[in-house]
Amino acid sequence: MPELPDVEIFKQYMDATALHQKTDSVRIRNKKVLADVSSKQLQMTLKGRRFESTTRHGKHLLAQMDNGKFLTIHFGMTGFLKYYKNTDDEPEHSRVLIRFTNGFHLAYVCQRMLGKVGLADSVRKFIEDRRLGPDALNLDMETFHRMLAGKRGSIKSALMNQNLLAGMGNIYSEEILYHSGVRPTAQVKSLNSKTIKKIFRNMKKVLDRAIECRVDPAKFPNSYLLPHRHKGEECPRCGATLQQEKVNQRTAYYCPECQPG
DNA sequence: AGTACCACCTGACGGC
DNA sequence: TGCCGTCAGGTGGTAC
Repeated sequence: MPELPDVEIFKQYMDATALHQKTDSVRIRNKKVLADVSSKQLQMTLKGRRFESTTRHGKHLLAQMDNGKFLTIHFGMTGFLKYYKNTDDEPEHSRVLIRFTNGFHLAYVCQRMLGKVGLADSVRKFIEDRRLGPDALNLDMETFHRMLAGKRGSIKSALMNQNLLAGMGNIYSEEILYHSGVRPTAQVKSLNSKTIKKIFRNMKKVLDRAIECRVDPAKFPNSYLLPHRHKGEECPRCGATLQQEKVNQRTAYYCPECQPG
């Protein structure tokens, strides 16, 4: 699930709950989710600290502690955070549990364990190490235009390429192309300047709207593709049957009428 | 540089 | 009911 808007909501959730609480102990339920850090190392680094602020870059959440270090969280396809008090309320598939001195817990939940929890010294270094592009909500049109210049391959692959720009996955790249009237398979080099600008504007619009809706599917406008992306469903705009196609091994839905090329 | 394929994981769903 | 293949919104490695 988690793409940029989802992670932004997790950030807001963490800001509203675990921030400024003193940590008591850390329990690792499954160390497969640890990224280049041992259980002991993570426990030692977190113990007795407070999270002071959070930063999101693309699909990554980084929480800075009062020792300057960052806890880094990636959510894979099934990850989320849960703040709760009673031990009985520990969610299923909890992988890392942080207990605070106020008796509350913050659980990193990740059913499929495709996400990662780790440590970083700085946001800049974390981004560099992972070769992440600029955050999709934090770049201007010129940069966007420049980064696509000379790119081969489909526009959907480009939008989903975290090294190019960070934050978009299958769902939102698809949604943005739907609003822009561009087929997911369209080659980047076939798009004119006007279309690129349109895609850029829609990227901002769609991501902002998703955050505004708190990524609750029920709150999305009916004119969005997201609530309709099921086999055989109709385009909310023109009524044509939505098509699906594999683009880079991922299912891409589109409207054959509204997205001609 | 881009893409195909596989791997990492778990669970839901549909067909038989 | 059970077994099996397929699929799921992510990422990384390898081979072409």
